[in-house]
Amino acid sequence: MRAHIEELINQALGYLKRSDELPRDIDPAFQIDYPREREHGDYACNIALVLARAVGRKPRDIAAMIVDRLPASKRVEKVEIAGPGFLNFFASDHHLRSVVREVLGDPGHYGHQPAGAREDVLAEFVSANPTGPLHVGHGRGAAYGASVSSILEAAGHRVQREYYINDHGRQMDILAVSVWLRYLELCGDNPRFPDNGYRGDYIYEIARSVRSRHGDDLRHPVRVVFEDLPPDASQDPEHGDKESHIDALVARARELLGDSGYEACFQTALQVMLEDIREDLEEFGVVFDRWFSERELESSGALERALERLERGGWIYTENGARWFKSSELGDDKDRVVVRENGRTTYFASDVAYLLNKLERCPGTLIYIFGADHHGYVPRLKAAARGLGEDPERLEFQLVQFAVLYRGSQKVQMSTRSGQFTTLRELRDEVGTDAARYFYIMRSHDQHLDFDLELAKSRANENPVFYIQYAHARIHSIFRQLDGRGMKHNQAIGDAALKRLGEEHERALMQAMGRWQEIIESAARRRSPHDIAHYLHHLAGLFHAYYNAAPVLVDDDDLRNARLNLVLAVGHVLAGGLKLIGVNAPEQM
RNA sequence: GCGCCCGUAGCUCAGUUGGAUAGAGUACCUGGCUACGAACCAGGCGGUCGGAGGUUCGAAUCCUUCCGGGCGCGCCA
Repeated sequence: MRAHIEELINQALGYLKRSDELPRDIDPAFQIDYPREREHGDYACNIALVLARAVGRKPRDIAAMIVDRLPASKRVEKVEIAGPGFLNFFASDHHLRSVVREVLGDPGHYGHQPAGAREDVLAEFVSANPTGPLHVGHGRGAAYGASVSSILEAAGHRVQREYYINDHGRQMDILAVSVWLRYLELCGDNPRFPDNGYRGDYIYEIARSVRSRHGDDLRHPVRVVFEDLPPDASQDPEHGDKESHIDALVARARELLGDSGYEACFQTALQVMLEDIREDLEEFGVVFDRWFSERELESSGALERALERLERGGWIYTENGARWFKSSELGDDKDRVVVRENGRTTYFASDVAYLLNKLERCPGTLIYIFGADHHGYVPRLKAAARGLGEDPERLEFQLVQFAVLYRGSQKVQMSTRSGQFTTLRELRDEVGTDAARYFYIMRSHDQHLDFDLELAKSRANENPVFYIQYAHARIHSIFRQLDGRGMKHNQAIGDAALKRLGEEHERALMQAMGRWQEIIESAARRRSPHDIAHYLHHLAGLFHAYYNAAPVLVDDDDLRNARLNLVLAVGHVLAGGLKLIGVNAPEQM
């Protein structure tokens, strides 16, 4: 409808230019909005205000000229000039009714664009280190990424969803050693646990798994394990250091266990964690097309190839024995090491290789969905794209701000290393997947989120998820009533009788449903799932008001069937919208 | 110190590309079930859009500056 009005206005402008009533060289950028006030119509256009300056005439005079030359349209009831010079368009009942027909014509895809209508995108999200279960902080990125991906698909993009697995670095070594120490405990030993180790209970589970496969084969005397290690921080407050202690412990583990023994701990830990994360996310309605391993970048030669490409561009130099990327000349605030003095590549080097790989696989935009604490990555990754000779504009960064959990007014604290945190799984168990998915995305992602556990759990009217789901369940309840009253729904009769709809609430519902495609497009463009949440809440509110104002199951066959068509359509739009944000649309609650 | 994000009703937040009288939910107050589900509806109360300048027909929105909050600034991952 918006596009239609735009077309009408452009036709009028064309006429006015040809007849020299307006200068021929103007090409104004005008907007078509949804006015807040009902008396301002269904759509409002600011064209006259925009033109006023360029043309040097009063906005209301220009508005009158345009209205005069506006082509007639079946979809427009009337056009009024209002306020400083807005054009207010009133949609015709004919147009509004056609919305109900459109929804019922293809309920599963109403408002959607065909796949491939827009550019391909590759969205990377979550990508949490597999060193522990996902916590509530990861949940927001997961919910956001999954919702944005679904919305982009509905808007006609082809979307690849990826999870990048950091299975290569020091943190993984620390995980492996943590598992080994717990394994030694299970063997009956009592090794000292390092300050920097992973302490969560899940480490014991992995250790049990290692022991069930390897028995006591990986056991070494505790005295030998810790012999001559530099002191840990809590062992010696003055000279101790948790970093050098744990690094030495990792080296000792490799030495004692050998490659195969070490890999047993490492691989078991990695596999158990990944399986846990994958299952957790799947239950959360978050599914990836690809799990990309950092280790593969090295074994496949992709890492080397990416560094060669930077080298060819002249962006690599050597200093202090390390290889540096000259990113400061490409928009970053400093240069970055890619190969350390000890010969190992850095995390950032892997990032560059993965970036190159993604650019080669996806012709469109790469969307990085990061936690807000990763914002420092933006300039260095853009620099990497430039260094590779690629267009940095193809990289897009969405920074998801932190979610802070509240139990009532009490803030819930967390820290990964100590194992003292609320897991995503615990959150789902407590508030349910639907409430969790909705609460995570109900606020703009660049806004900090206060996640109120008590509110999310509440089954009462204060909870917006239930408000929307209740509207959907109520609609299905109406249809369940039909039999008991000896009534039937005949969609054809309803369709023929649509002109019986025109009461204020009915108009509002049809108008709102008519906006659905534009809502999807705008939410996709803005990467804003919360637009969908707000719209659904609004639509549910219109339905509840209608439900209280006018009975659907009236004796008049024509009117009843027309209203059933209308509420059925509303149910379809609600269900379709909830699906985009990963929330169920129950028929009963 | 430098960089990124944020500041809107008591609370939690929307506010589109700069548009009309700044909107929801919640809390509080008043009404509505012998009605298709009251998990609902109708109405009321509630604002110096952090402060001060500037840009213009028009600013919560853009610019400058100050105040307040969050996050980031490793040959860590």
